[in-house]
Amino acid sequence: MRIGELAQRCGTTTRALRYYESLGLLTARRSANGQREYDESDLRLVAQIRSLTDIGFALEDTRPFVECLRTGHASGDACPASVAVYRRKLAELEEFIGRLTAARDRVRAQLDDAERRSRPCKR
Amino acid sequence: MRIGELAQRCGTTTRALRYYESLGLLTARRSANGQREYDESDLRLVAQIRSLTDIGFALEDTRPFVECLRTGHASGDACPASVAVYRRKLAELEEFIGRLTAARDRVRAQLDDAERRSRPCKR
DNA sequence: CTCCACGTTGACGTGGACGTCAAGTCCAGG
DNA sequence: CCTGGACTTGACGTCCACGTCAACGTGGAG
Repeated sequence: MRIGELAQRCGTTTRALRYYESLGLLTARRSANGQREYDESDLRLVAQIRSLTDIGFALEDTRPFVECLRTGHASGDACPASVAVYRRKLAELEEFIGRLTAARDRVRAQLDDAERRSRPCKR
Repeated sequence: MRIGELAQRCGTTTRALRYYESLGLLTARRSANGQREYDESDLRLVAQIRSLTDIGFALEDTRPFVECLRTGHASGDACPASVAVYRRKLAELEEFIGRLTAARDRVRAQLDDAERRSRPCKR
């Protein structure tokens, strides 16, 4: 398939796919007229990238998973490098969630406060 | 006080303060030599901005709070516009935390999965 | 006087993940 | 043959909150 179809089937854009290629995350053989040709394995690869970036992974963080798929593994997280990224990201997520939760609690407290001040007699 | 002192007392930089001014969040009268002069009310104003951005507010979101302080209110969240921003931000935070939590759970599951596959016999 | 810290403005850089042109090629349908 | 759509490369734009640099003015200490 060509780049437009791949983009559509992966729910992304041709621009993004070319960008991935510029990063070396994606490679494509060229048909006679110079157009990129992709197959199902590329689709799985892009799907892997998207599923990770959707979770908040940076594109660079998806590289180990992509490499892992390239070396023939059935899933991108079968390699130790990928698992290491999982661990790191998990820790990052934990910390981020913690900070956001604290922030939320503060905002909620401020909001309650502000409401109490604005209508101290209601109920 | 001048901009350097204000920056230091607010835990930020002169560059940031000038940036706030360029956005209209902060205004300063000028002394004879053209240097910005601030007082304690400016300090409270910047402190308000910082406390909000630290929580994850965008600078634009701090504007209602700043306006509120400017109109003489004791606290920046005494005005309805500020409270509205609180509400919106709270909702955004909730949703974001939800998404991240889901992502974390997925990553954790993937990680467990990957580890089970890589050493299926260990314990 | 010099020196140094501080201030001024304006312009450009950063990072991340693309969007958005521009200007051309290639192919199928009518 | 023409038109339209999909494709190509390359370069520049976007967002946000500043950082960094240049080139200069100002005020006080020694």
